[in-house]
Amino acid sequence: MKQNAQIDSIHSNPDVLPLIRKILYVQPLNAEEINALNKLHNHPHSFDELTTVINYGAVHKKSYIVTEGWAYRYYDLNDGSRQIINFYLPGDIISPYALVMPKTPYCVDSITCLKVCQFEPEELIELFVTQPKLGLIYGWLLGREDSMMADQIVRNGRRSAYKSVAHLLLEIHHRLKIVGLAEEKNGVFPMPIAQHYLSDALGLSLVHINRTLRKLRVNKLIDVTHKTVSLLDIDELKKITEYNGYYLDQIKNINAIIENNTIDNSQETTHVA
Amino acid sequence: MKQNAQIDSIHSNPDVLPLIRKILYVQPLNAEEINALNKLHNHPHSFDELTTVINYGAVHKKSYIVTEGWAYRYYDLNDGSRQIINFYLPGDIISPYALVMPKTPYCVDSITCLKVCQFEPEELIELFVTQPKLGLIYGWLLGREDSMMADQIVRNGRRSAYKSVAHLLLEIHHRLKIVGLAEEKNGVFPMPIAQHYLSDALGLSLVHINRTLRKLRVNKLIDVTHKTVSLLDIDELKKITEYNGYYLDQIKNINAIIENNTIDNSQETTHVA
DNA sequence: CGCTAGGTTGAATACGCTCAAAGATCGTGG
DNA sequence: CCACGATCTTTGAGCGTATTCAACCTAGCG
Repeated sequence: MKQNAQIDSIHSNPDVLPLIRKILYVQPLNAEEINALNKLHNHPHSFDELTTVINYGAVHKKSYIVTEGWAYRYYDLNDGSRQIINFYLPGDIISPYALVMPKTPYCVDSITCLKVCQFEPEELIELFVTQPKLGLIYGWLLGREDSMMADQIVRNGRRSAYKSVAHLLLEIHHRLKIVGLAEEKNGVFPMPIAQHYLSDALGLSLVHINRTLRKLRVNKLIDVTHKTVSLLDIDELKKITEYNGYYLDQIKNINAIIENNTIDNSQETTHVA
Repeated sequence: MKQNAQIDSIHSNPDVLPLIRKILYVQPLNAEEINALNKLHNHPHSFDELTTVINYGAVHKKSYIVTEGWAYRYYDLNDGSRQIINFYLPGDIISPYALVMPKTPYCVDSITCLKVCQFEPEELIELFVTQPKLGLIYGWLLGREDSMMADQIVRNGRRSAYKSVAHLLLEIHHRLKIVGLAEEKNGVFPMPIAQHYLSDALGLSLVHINRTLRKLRVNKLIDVTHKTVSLLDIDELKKITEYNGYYLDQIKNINAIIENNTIDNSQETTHVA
């Protein structure tokens, strides 16, 4: 699967953009593809902590690749309650459907100071045309989001508070790990969010989240201090929650798909420096 | 927006395939595009009621366009409970990410006798290349699913049983309506599912679903008889549930996107009869 | 040092669950 | 045509998980 020494060095380089790290975790890329992905990062932008990134019903908006910090997508109800749909971590794409959806039926707010790179629908279309493989990888990113939202539905629908909290922590740990922001072995990762975010994500009350975290702590499964989470027994946590995140890391052999099909790769270098 | 008399007649023709109806509801298509979509329906297949369409962890599977009947995607937990992620109605695509995802982390079962049309990843890629507009529309279909899953998360997380049930019924009514399977005005539509499907979809017990339906009936908001639902006061239901399905019907002006971009439309007729 | 946001705990309550059993409906076969 | 079984629906009663309300504690920051 390894392509050349250059790619290996990119892969082990901690400065590689998180989106690229995420993709390289499952799929080798050649220099040209990495170059095209870098190009998508040409318009960096920053949001302060706790600010609006996308407003409910916003039109004509762009997509964003998160390069640093946390954000979340949510929906507010009339009774004052809030449901968080998902969290955005480095390497995630905010509003990936901006290309075709004219209005967003949700809000996105930053949690920490948030660094993103904007891209326009036009850039995405150009990417799909010039780099068909990256088009398919974009589809994989969408499918991955779909799987995570399905998990979120299962958590909110059929899991106890205890299992929901543990399951979400495992997912976040996994997602941070593959972009190099969490330790593999000891399960330590930064979680710069207050407990009310967990409560709004899992559809539970703040008080109950607090009690549930304590229970996990008492059972020596996790430790939370100073915005840092430690998963003390990952195997046991996975067992309890029936956690099965393998599908987050799986992608079909993209090269094989491309080669077996009618895509005209002669265009591939036209728009890339 | 209307293109020609031919399209109008297709639009009002009750025999038009539901997927095409769904798209025409928001976006005009020319004859060539309709032809390409028809071609995607070249491999019909039937499943009996209550049979497995896709098994947990299945590999190398195809995608399916539902043309008739109901199905659902779900996840089973070790304690015997089940969470339904979403329902598939005519015009929906089962497993739209089969193109890139090697294993499905969920199951799909038919509820009624289910008629589908299979298509292979290869056909999808060919479609994207020869009909870029349909590629974007495929993206819109995915974005629509994303919105509906977000709604499902909100229902399961922060809505009361009463509001959840009403909200789901409104969504199903809306989805059936745009493929011509529900009446606009009187809110009548067929719902060939037992109450336990609602309970597994909404993360509630069967008993509680039953009581909640009764409450909605007593309040003269719905009526359920013989696998048929009547929404007796759609405006009131929408008000109670804060239902806002407008985004399901919105799509950017695809023609404008295409024209403003670098897609080479000269290929457009290459692979189409 | 005092303010503020976030974390922790207790007590009472409520929404939804489980267990249990009795009706309704429908297909099938006697 | 009715009887029967299977599946689905409906209702009651008691229970439990998670909620709300309220208070107090802690940490970080000006």
